[in-house]
Amino acid sequence: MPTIYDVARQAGVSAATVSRVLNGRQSVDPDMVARVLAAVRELGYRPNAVARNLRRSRTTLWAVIISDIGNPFFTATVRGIEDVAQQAGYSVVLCNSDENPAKEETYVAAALSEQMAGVIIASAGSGKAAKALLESSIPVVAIDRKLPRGEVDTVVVDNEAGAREATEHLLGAGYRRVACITGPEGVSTADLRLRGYASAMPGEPLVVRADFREQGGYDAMSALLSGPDRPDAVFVANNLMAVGALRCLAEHDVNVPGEMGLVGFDDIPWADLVRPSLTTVAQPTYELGRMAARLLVDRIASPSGKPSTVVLPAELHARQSSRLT
Amino acid sequence: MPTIYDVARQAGVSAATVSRVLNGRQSVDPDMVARVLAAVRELGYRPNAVARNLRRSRTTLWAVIISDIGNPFFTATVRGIEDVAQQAGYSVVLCNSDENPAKEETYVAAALSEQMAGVIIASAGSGKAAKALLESSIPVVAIDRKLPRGEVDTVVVDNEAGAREATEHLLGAGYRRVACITGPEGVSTADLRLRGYASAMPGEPLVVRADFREQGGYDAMSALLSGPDRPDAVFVANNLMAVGALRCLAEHDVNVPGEMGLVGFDDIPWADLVRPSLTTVAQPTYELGRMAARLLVDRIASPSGKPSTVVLPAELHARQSSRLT
DNA sequence: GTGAAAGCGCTAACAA
DNA sequence: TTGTTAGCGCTTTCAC
Repeated sequence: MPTIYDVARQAGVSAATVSRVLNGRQSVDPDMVARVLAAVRELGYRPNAVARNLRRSRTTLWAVIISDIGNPFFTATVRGIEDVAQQAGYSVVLCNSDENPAKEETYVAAALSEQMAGVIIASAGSGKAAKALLESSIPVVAIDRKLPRGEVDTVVVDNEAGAREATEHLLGAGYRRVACITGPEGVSTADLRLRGYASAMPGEPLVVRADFREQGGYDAMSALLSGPDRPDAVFVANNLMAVGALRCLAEHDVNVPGEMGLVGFDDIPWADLVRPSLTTVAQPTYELGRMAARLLVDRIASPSGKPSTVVLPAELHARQSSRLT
Repeated sequence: MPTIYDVARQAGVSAATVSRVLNGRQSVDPDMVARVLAAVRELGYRPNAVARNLRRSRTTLWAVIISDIGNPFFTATVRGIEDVAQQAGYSVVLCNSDENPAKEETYVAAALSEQMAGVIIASAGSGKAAKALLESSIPVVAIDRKLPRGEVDTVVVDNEAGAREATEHLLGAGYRRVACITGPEGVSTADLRLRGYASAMPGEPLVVRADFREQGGYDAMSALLSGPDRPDAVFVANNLMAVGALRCLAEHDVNVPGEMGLVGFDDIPWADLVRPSLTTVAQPTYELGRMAARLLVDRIASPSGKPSTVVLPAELHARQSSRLT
């Protein structure tokens, strides 16, 4: 691999001049520019970003740490992030924690060690990861889920209102006994959606905690079906678990929506092709990503200043799975 | 941010000793180890990976460049890659080219500049990106799609056989006029699946090219429906396009499988929940990722040596969408 | 407008 | 076993 000195020698100039040409921030004699560019081409020179980052003490990389790469919600959000990042001159490094706090800590440590310019994170709930981020003073934006005891820029949807609306929708359709399958305790989306559900329930709440994954939703639904107090409808606090629940119901020949109503949180790409089509509380994923990225750009530009929290609205998409009559 | 010298001063040792303690490759006096670790903790020291990478002239990062983060095929494959990478001490940096050759080139350039340890790529078809990779001598493994004129380690499924089987399956079910919706010319999966289809077709092939995305599948199906020579079945060369085609058929009230049979390539997570459930040629995604990662580990260990190509079998999952009777 | 030289933070020869 | 020292490749003063 040729270095900047090889290029300098080839062009008959100093390394400083090559650097100036390549970074284009200072004016350089046109002749020299031409010679340098020719030398770059001849040698196939590629600047060493590691050296540049070290010298500049900064990088143009963002770590985007999401908790499940298999969840369409996150992949759609990432698209929004990427579009803004690219425009602002940053590259996005995607990290998949798989809802595993240990993996999440590893990725946070890597982001800090690699001196990344900023972090966007949907925390899997690791207090350690959050602590490391907050202590490091690296610019951080939390998405989807609040960072545990973290005073950072945050973009979320109105989980409580969305969950309440979903529950009221089921009750309004005529279901009597609405259960809730939510996510792990301590994950803000799980707790807030549960609260929204509970606030809309007139009677005793019926709650099962699972892990925000498809199999978890399946198992939770299974437990509800064989439990002592079988519900006639269920609000499921995320999309993958809703799919799992739906599969469980199909396998047990429980008619949806006749015998069991179902509403999920987070849309899925093919909610309308599934039968019965899935009623969901949809989130503005792409916009959420864009907003988070914009906040990060601003935070990098001005690291001090009070963090802001943006709450985006969620919207009920009524489809077949909640249509009792 | 404290440096290794701050730690050294605090612990009353040299920077070299701190480095040795932290990297644990040389034996160090236990007393010193304790002092160093204490100093590290007190100062909240975190090694600067950028400096280390520069000094060592290598990194422990892999760039995994996929062409569509919204495609479950790729996300499942990434899981397999990650598991092997982690075990081998590498971190995975995921890059989404969005089927856009320009983006792909950008990511390849970044991977090279950042001195990444290796690249796993499902090429969006950019000859330029392939050229840059091959010239650089960075370890590369191609997945899913062959790298344009690239002699590199490759993991693919048997696209031609899978497509042939899908087509024969439709013909065997009693469909007469089977069309094919495939991907962009020059992308090996698109061309090979087309070839497999054509080899199984007794009569004149009926082919539409699209872009491997859902909307493309929708539009292609639309064109087939209104074309002069309407088919009674269609083999769709990837999963997202199959979903698009299905949606198009649903919106046009074309009965599937009665009026139109459908087989897709690549499974989708909810193929069995969609109605009609989707017949697909499924690929061993997770295993594909693991295999690619293992090849990359080997290639990094021994950069010379002939590249190998691994062909994994694809498997037809017959469901409702191809059941004529 | 250009070049010489210092130094980003770390690791690895080499000496002691 | 430990410390001294050089240098990875680049950018950025500082002098000219």
